[in-house]
Formats: sequence, C-alpha cells, structure tokens
Amino acid sequence: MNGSAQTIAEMIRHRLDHLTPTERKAALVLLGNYPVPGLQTVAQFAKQAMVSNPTILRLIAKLGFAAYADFQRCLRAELEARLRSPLTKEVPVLPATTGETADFVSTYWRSVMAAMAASLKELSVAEFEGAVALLADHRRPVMILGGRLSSSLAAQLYLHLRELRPDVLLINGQTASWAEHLLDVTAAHTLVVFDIRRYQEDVIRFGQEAVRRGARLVLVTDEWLSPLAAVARQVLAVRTAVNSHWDSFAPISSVVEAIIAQISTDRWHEVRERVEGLEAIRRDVAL
Amino acid sequence: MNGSAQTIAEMIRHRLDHLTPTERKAALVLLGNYPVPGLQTVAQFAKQAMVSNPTILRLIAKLGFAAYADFQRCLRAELEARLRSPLTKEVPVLPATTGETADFVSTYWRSVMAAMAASLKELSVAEFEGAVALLADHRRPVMILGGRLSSSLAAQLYLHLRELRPDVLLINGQTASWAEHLLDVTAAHTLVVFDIRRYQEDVIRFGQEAVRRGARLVLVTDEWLSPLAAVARQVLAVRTAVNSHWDSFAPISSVVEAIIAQISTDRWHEVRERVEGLEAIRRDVAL
DNA sequence: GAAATTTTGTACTAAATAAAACAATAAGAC
DNA sequence: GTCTTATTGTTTTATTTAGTACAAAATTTC
Repeated sequence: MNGSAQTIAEMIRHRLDHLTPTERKAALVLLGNYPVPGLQTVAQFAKQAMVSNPTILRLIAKLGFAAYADFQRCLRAELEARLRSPLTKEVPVLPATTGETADFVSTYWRSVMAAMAASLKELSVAEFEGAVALLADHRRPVMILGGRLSSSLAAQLYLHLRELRPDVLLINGQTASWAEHLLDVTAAHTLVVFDIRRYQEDVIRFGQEAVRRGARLVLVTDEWLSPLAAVARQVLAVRTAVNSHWDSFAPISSVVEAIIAQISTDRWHEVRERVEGLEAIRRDVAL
Repeated sequence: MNGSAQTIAEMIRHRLDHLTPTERKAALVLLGNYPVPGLQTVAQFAKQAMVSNPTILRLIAKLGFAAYADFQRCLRAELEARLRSPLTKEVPVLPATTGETADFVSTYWRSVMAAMAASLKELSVAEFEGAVALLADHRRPVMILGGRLSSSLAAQLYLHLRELRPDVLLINGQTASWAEHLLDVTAAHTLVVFDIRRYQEDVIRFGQEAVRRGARLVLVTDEWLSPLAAVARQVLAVRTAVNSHWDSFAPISSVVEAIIAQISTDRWHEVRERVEGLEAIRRDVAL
C-alpha cells in the first residue's frame, strides 16, 4: 500500500492537472460528495460521473492503486478515522504541548493553526500567482460572489480590493437579483467565487454561466473542492476543517489577504497613490 | 422500502433483543465503528464479526432489506447526508513540518501563523468566556458593528451567530442610518464592535453612546487596543500585524469562530435543533 | 489536411460475490 | 435421556463485478 499519510482526496487534488478531462470529471464527482461515490461499485460510480467503467478504473490506477478493491479499502479506512467521534460526543481535545493550557479557546486555536499549516502545504503557488495576475489587471473588471456564510469572505476581498483598484463589484442581496449581474458578464471579466461546503446550487450555477460567457473564474474553496473547480481558471483550495461543527474561515481569510498583500507589494507605487487619494477624499467629505 | 426516517443504526438498536446471539454479535460490530463494516462485502463483514456469511445476510434480512446491495445503498445515503451537513465534526489535522519554500504566499502565510501564535498567548481566556456568556444569553439581543474594512468580520459573526440564536442584528449601511439603531439600544442589549487600526471615529462614538445607554460592549480589536477598550465589558485583543501593508484578519476571524464553536458545543442540543429547523425551512422554501 | 497519438467507450472474460440449499450443531421441552 | 426446535455453518449455484482487449472517436502533430 502507499505509505503516505495523505488522504485520497488530497492525492486527487494534487494530480488533477495530470488527469485527462473525463478522468477529471469523475475525480470531481468523487470530491464533490466525498467519499460516497467511491464506495459504490465501479459501474455505479461511472454512471454517477457519467463516464464509462474503464475511465473509473484508469483513474484509480493513476492514483496508484493496483485494484479497485484496494482503493475502496483505503477510502473505508479514511472514513473510519474520520467518523470516529459521533455527534453526541464532546469535541476531541488536541494534544497540548507542555506549558500550554487546555481551555476551549486554546484547543480551538491550535486546530485552526493546524489547518493553516496544512493549507500552506497544499496551496498551489502557481494557482495563487495566476489569481493575483488576474486580479491585478485593471483592464479586467472584477466581480465577487460568496455563499450564504462565505459572503463575509467575499465582502472582505471586496472591501480590500476596492482600495487597490477600480472596477470591483460585490454581488450580494437576493439571488433573484443576480441575473442582472450575470447579464453584464463579458469575456473581459474576472469572477471570484467563494464556495465552501455545503456547496450552494445557485452560486455554482452563477459561476458556470459566467464561465460560459467567457469570464475567467477564480475559485476559493475548501479541501473537498466545490464542483466549480471543473470550470475555474484558478483554484485556491485550503483546509477549513477544524475542531468545530463549523468550518474555519481563517485560512480562506489568509488567502484573501495574501492576494491583497501581493498586489500591494507588486504595484506599490500605484496602490499608494490610490490609497492616499482615497484618504484625502474621505478627509474632505467628513468636513 | 423500510421506514427511511430512522437510520440503520437506530433500527439495529431497536431490534437488538430480537436478534439471535450471533446476529447480535455482527450487529454490534457494525455499530462499533458504524457504518464502515457494512460498506464492505458480505464475506469481509462476516470475517470482521467472526460469523459466517449467511448470518450477515440473515441480519440484513431481519432489518427489512431484500438484498445486501439495498442495505449498502441505504448506508451510503445516510453517510452522504451526514457528511454534507454542517453538523459534522472533522478530526483536526496536525501540522507537519516540511521543507520551507520562500515564495510570497509562503512567507506571508508564516507571518500570519506567527500572529496567530502570538494571539493565542495574549488572548485572555476570562475575557473570551465572558463574551461567550453574553452572546449565548438569548434574553440579551445582540447588535454587531464593524468599521470600514472590518465590517466583513462583523458580517461573519452575524451570519454565524444568526444560525445559533434569535435576536441578532447587523448594523450596516450609511453612517447616518445608525442613529435609529442607537435609539433602540437598551440595557438588555449586547453590542459587539470590531475596531482595528485605524480606529474609526463614528464607530467609537456609536460604541460609547450604546454603553451610556446601558448596553454591554464586547470589543474585538488589535494589539494596540481601540479607544473603546475603556468602556468595553469584554475586550478580545489579538495580534493583527503581519508582513503586509494591511492587517491580517485571520486571528480575528478565529476569535469569531471560537465564539461560535464554544456556543455550539455548550448548547449543542438547542443549536442542533435550530440548525436542523433552519435546514428544513430552507429545503421547503426551495421547493 | 493527412497521419499519428491520445483519449474514450463497447464488448467481452475471468473472478468475486451474494444468495440459496442443505447439513450440522446447539438449545430447549418433556 | 430422547425428541423437537432453533440456530449456525458449509457447500453450491447464479449473478454480479472488476478488469481486459480492442475499436471508435477525438485531439494533436506535422
């Protein structure tokens, strides 16, 4: 068996670009509601992913498994480790290194830091730089969209990016009103979507339609990858699973800040001018 | 099909005394690390439970399934529902030290992690717990306010806290419209303010006036402390200074999440009921 | 634009699996 | 202690399943 401690989900994400289009389709279905599709028979998995049986087998082979049964065994082992704590039980306590306290905040904090560390390892520098290039390009108007909970992250990017450049739009409010924004999307646009579990149908549809209209999509998502990963130009995936019933936004927040920081550094002369201009205006208006 | 409202685990527990000793043995193995044994083949399951194949099949039959495949389909459906829900717990992943790269993201990321680590040391557990107590108290309506950039953090707290309890209000929009909210503030209110450098005059005035009206103020701020610290009941201060022209929100975001996590854990029964109720409504409205 | 190569699906085979029939064992009744 | 019944395991049989060979299609290369 492959001795590495990484999950199959991570393996897939890592090799996603080395897969053929159809294989990627199947892989994304698996990640979409991981790991259930992989627990079915090859035929069922293939049907769900709308590919043929051999494609599934080829995918599994590329991941380094000698047989489909081995792959399933692996998935079940992961699942077992992951489900070990039932809902009713107390939140597991992380091992505290000597001298450190074991209160709730500290424990939680450490699990966030663990997620941050894991995210750093998994975040693709190439994807990140691609996203920065798109967002730093003033000729490309930017639209930003988030889900029900992740809309605060969309807001964070919006509020900061707006300081750095013009033509930034935050899509919020009722879903029904999104149609008008979609109508305005052109091939010149860059769309940033925040989509983390559970992935939102309306957000996904918006992203897909925007891509169909030629926009370039930057997707910020969690380790299980939103279905939008299939059509995104750049995928920024981080670890959000922490010691809580809710996902942590800290790693995502850091991605947003890192983008802002990189743009600020790369184009500091422009940015500085703009920020100073903004402050002057605020000062004047306040009086 | 069977009464699909209950899980297979519940079905088994319910019928445990009507099973033969060997069947019970198998059933308990299944419950032991549910649902993984049931996702294997009959032979594997039987071997793990140290019973014969037909015993497994008889057990499955007694649970009301016509075929083993049906039973597995059911288990997978359960699993899917369980893993998709925000009620799911994740096992935290611990950081693994690795060869360090020196690209921009990595460097930035490390400075955020340093800020996180510093924040953990400086964050007062007593202040945190006091804040949680205030926000968990349903008799106290909550108002949330953020500054120009930190309003995304206010939104984050609002979006999550709203999932856990009623009477949560986010103050946004134009400064001029804040007056009406201020008028509604009573001594029963808890006000949460996010104020980080550079501290905003209007936000500070709002906080001061709210305290004058008897509200209790929870202040979330940076290491340099907003002037509001003078009148705040609880001050949650974290390190936000990082390797950038802008402050990092990750530590603040983590404070927000830690509050949400603590409330979710402490009052899990209430919270679970509420979250399930919300999901039911969302499902219904979607139709 | 034709040839070569890669990608993907169809048709088939060999192996494993679920399920049934039957035999053996254990438990309980009288 | 023998008979009856309930319980469990062994063997066998159809299916289903994973896996393979090969052809079609799509893509790339020249």
